[in-house]
Amino acid sequence: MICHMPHLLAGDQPELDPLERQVVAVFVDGVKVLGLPRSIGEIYGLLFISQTPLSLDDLVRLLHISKGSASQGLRMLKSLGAVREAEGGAERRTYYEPAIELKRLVGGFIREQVRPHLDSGKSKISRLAENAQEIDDSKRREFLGERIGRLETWMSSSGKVLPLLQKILGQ
Amino acid sequence: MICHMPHLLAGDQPELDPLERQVVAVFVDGVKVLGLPRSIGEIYGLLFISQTPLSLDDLVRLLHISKGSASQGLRMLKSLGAVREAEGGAERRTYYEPAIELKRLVGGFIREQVRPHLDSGKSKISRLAENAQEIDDSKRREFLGERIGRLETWMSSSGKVLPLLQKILGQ
DNA sequence: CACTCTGTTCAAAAAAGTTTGAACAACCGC
DNA sequence: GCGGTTGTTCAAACTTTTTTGAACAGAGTG
Repeated sequence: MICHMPHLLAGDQPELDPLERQVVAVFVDGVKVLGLPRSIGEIYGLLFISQTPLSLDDLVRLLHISKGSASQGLRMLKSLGAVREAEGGAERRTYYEPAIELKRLVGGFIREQVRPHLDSGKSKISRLAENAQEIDDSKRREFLGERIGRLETWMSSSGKVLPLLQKILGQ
Repeated sequence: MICHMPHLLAGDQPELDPLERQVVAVFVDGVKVLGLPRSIGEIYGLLFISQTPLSLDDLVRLLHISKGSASQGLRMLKSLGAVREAEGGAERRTYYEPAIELKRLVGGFIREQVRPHLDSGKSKISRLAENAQEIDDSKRREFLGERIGRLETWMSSSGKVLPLLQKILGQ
């Protein structure tokens, strides 16, 4: 049973129209600021402006990117919670749609991209603090303690600001 | 008159000790998260842990980076407000010291790296919104209006969150 | 002015990061 | 199980970014 409803953007249209291109460009720039690769922005941007969910093949065809890129890009977007599989496709292939709540996007980015670095940073700094205790020269040790203490304060501030960020951006 | 007080880290010490290396590594990781080049982290990290201001040549010697890198790195750090020229050097060469108030660092980063992108994003989206008005298909136009409106909300949220961020991180 | 010292510039080299595409795995229907 | 379809993997190609270093500019000194 192969009844595919015409997926507008998906099924037929072989190229993006200028407006769609513009939207994709905005997202490409957007993700660059966040340090994510171009293809992530292209994929999310296209999903964002599509009225229907799109399949991996749609993305390959419309964005002129390789299957590999599309696959990896979708994986990352899924892990960020920025994209989900559309429900109810009776078809074999899976269709994707964007998550469009800012709260969700920010949350995913923080969880996947920020927290891990923050945590590894914190543990490195703890080790640092221990090692600084061992320094013989007491003047130097005092100075190091002061600076490393400041680092710890920074980390703690950053940690506290994240939930706040999420709260504020969730409206 | 060439009376140079021995600049501890600066004058003599030919290599970083393990602790200094560790601190530098922390900052290298830190700036990578922010999408800044490694050398920026090395330079700032070394200044951060040095008890005395350091000159460009000190940085070259201690970090084993080229003069070009050090020069460009210092330029960027100055533009970010993360580093300033130390006062009172009667010497010809200029010495640098780090700004260590988180407020200042965050402020500089936002001003130099975030705001410009945010602003260019906003103007791109305005153009987008105009173009979307021109679309003939009214159903499509409506959808585009909704999505682009959401984009505008995102932008506005981001704009509002920045000053807040600065306030919170300023203690 | 000639010389030295400090720092900047920028084209080319190196490094880092991204994308590609062919091979492969997994699944489905027949 | 076979043939077709969908999606993943990963080494190699490609792109972008960063670093290097040699040439140069400027400023101080004698």
